[in-house]
Amino acid sequence: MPMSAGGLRELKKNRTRQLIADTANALFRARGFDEVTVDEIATAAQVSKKTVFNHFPTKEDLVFYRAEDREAVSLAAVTDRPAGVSILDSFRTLCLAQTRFVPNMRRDLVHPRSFFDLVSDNPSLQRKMHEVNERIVRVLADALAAEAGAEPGDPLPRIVASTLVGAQRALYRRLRQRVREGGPDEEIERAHHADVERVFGLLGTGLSGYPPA
Amino acid sequence: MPMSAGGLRELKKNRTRQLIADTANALFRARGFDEVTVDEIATAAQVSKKTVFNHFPTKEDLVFYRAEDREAVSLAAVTDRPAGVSILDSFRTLCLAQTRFVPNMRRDLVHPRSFFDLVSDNPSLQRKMHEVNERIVRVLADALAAEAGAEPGDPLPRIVASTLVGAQRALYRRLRQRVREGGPDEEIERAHHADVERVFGLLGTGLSGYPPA
DNA sequence: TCAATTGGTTACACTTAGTGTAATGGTACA
DNA sequence: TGTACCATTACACTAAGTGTAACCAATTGA
Repeated sequence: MPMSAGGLRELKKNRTRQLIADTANALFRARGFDEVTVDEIATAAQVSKKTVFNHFPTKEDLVFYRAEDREAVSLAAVTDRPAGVSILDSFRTLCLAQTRFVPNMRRDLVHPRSFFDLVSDNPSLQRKMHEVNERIVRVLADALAAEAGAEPGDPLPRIVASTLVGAQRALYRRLRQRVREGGPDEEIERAHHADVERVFGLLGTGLSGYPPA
Repeated sequence: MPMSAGGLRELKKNRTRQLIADTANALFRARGFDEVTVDEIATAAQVSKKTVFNHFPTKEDLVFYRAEDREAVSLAAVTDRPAGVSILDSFRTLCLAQTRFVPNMRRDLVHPRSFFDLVSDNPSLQRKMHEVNERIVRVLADALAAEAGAEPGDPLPRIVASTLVGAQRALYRRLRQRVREGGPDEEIERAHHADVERVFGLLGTGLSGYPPA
């Protein structure tokens, strides 16, 4: 019989996992992804190298161990939206709410290496990030297909999912850029709001008029 | 002084590159990506391991060494389209023309491992594929931004690019599936044509009505 | 309370991708 | 013919990731 969540064994396992991830990310931020070996991480966390790889299949996974959260949030925007709200509107709301990350972005600005510096400096982390995005597209596409009752193999759900995730990413990226450029919160928020409206305006009415002549 | 394309040195270099790629892919198809080492490839091609890595930065690049072609074709659909043709229409035409790959797909059906079997069986090749797609999105986004005269940082070009590439991929995937399912060429072509029209119809008029109630 | 079992952790040996460097030898060019 | 160049090579090395068997604490059942 499984006891799962309650047990002490499970607790210790989660602690170990968290310890490894925290140790690794602290080292990565201090010195960069390539400049830290898994051996070092294991030593610093006082576990064996094998244990690190038991919890995280690749070194890259140490950086992206919270990726499932993003996946869950995006999925919820499709499956848990209130009745009468379209998928597009639900995603627009999700994108508007990206401003809640602004404090985190500001905090990152003072770090020697933010999460995004880490990723943008390193090809293998970029690949991993694309993998994460692709996974979200797939999960979302499945949800869309289920809701639409699409025929198996129908390309439409996937295209819609890819568009929504693409929009989400591009808007997030733009928001980060605005934060980097500085300025008061309200102004950034207003500008982001305008970006979101412009993007979802286009997606809502179609791409045939792009680029505007 | 560079002499570039004409020289014998360049010729030999290209020959070596081609030889390595061909040797590698033959081995991969015969036995699978993970079951072939770079050492083996080097030995089979009668070059040193270092030479392999001089031509291809990673083992995965041996599989995707033609990726630049796809990039060029997609880019040309934006930059080289006739006057008066919208980007969306140009991409629709490009997607319609995907049927020219059908003979190749049929040929792959009899192989023990097609290019796509290789990729879908292997996580690191999948990551590489996502990287290739992402690169195409970026290149396309830059071209769109240039044409639209977009402000630097504008998220729209990237979103449009991501949507177009996403559509292209999903339609290609669907076409492959149809070929796998069998049937005469004309029927597959007709079905693909309908897919393309449906997808680009949606993209042209907007996503607000998806899924259709 | 004790014995059996389960499952996360470990030590250890191993494979293989990928890098750095200096030497080799054919190509280009004057 | 001589010299500079550049792809290739041999060789030594680092580090990611795997397989296996032993180990030991947590769990379960009697």
